[in-house]
Amino acid sequence: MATLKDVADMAGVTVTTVSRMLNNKVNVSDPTKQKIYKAMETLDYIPNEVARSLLTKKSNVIGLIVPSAVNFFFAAVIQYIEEYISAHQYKLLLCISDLNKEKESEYFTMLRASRVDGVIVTSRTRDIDKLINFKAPIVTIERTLSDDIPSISSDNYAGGSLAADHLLKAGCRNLVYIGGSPDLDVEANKRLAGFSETLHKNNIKETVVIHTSERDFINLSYSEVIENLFQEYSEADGIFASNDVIAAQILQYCYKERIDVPRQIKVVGYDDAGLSALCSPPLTTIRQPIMEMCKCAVENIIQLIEGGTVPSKVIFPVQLIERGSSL
Amino acid sequence: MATLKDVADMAGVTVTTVSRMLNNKVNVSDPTKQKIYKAMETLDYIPNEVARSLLTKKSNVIGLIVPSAVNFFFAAVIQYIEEYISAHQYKLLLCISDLNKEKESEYFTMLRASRVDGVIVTSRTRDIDKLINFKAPIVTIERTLSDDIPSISSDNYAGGSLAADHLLKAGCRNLVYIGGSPDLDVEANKRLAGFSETLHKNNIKETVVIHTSERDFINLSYSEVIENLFQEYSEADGIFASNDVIAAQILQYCYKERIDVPRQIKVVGYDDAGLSALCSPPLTTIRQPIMEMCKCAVENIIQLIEGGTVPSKVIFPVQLIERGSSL
DNA sequence: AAGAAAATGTCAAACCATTGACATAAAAAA
DNA sequence: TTTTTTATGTCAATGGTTTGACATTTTCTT
Repeated sequence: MATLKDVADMAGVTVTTVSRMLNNKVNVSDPTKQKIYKAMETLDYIPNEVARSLLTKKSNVIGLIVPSAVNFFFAAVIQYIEEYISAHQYKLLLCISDLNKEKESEYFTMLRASRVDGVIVTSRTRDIDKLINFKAPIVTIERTLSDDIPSISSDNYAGGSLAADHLLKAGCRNLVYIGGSPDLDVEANKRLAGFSETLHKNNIKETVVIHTSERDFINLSYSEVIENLFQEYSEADGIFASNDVIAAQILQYCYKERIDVPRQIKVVGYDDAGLSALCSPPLTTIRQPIMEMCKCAVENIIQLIEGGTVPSKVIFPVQLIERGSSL
Repeated sequence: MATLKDVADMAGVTVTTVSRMLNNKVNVSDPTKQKIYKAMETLDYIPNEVARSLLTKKSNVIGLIVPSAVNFFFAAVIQYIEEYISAHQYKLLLCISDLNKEKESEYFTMLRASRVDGVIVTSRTRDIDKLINFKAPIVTIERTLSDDIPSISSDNYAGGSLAADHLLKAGCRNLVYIGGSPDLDVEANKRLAGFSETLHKNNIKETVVIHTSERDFINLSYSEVIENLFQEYSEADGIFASNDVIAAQILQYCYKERIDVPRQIKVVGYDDAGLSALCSPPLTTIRQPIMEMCKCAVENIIQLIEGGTVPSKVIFPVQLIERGSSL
């Protein structure tokens, strides 16, 4: 592959001249420019970013760690993050952790070795020790790692609260929450807090809480836990699921068992990331502004990379999207 | 950040010794090893992959170009490719093209500049000129770029054929195919060929063909074209959609319009990438072995990177998955 | 004890691009 | 004409590793 030197030799100048021209450092005469362009053309020269990175100590790579790509919420995160990153001339190094702590830790080592300029994390990573040594800036989406790592999330408490209000208004009284285990995923657990506290305020004493496992999350399959749910709480008339995949599978269970949604039971999901609109009936859900959150994450990480400062916590509002599963 | 030299100085040896030890080139005495390990530990040393890449001319990065991350098929592709790539100690540089030809072309330039070791392409790219100059190996999934670029696909013709047989056996006589435009996406168009030729063989003369647009694909929203479909072909009793997203939205339309699936109309999708099982009723679909295809793609690209040879064309079998939407 | 072989090191070039410090030629100002 | 500017170049160090070519020390043979 052609190098700067090859180009310079062919154009009859030195590498400095070529480099200067490419980086607009100083004026180069038109005839010289032409010669250089022609040499670049004939040699099919493309600057070596690796060499450039080594010298400038900037890789223009941003790492993104997600627990999964097939989960709709995270698929949307990948899509938007890539869009904004590439619009800023950065490249995306994608890491899928499968919620596996060891893998996550290896990814951090790899990202450091690769000298990425920054990392966006949307996976567990309670492994703060590793992060203390991590020199590049980090921001998180829907996770809180530590106080000095800026986080971006949606208002999960409000989301839970909205869901509760909505189901109560719709006349439900026997309510069930189903979602991830409380020791995994701090931000999303506020959904439960918002949900049950709002129920309390409305004098519904008991919230039935069902926990899903990490395995369910990775496999996108909650059928077992859903069957249990209906066996044990057959009197349920309203369900709040902490993501749309769970909610969709509840709809499916109901379809199979000929339980009429929304007449017999109402279902509210969470995320609104593509799936909810495709369900039959379409899913009432709490919409996270994923696009805005990702945009903010990218802007903040770049801000940090450039030595700036960003808010340590950004919270976006959520919105109830009423569709057929609860009307 | 600590360098090899820092480690060597602290351990009282030269950089060569340290490098040799790290790369197991030659024996290093135990006491020396201990000193080096200790120095690495205290300095929190991590080798600089950028410098390494520059010298070895190997970045250990593989580029993946997909048209979208939120489309279920491609989300699965991303998931599996990342899994296999990282298992082989490679890193994934993800590019999302939005089916945008210009963006694709920029990505290729960027990937070349980044000196990636190989590229897996699952996006359009009829822009072969660019690729001729692309020195790193390329393999494609579900696309054919040119004869000398190895491709991996599923048996799309057989898939269309399976769908036709199935719908015929189920008693449908007024059949509709709905899918992407024929000049976009060569491999998937064989689905239509297999479908309509099979119908012909069974003396069904006419196949109604409806084309979806790129915009529909990117927005994951086919509602307009679906409404048209039902308005113009109200006598349809069987639909074959070239992907599950379209099929899911057909189910949704039917739900809304109180058209009974499968009694009034039967629907068969394509892909079986997570969405189909979540529909209500669950979707009969043609299953592509995405996992196997991705595994093969990664194995082949690595084979090529290492200077080996791979088949120029690999075709995986597909499978009819019968579910509620056609039974 | 002497020479050969093995073990353990050291030196310095190479990878490719960027850039501060200079050098020279050409044009403008005095 | 001489001195300043300006335009256009050149040289060489730098970034962090790897590695071929040697050098020295230790261990083994005979």
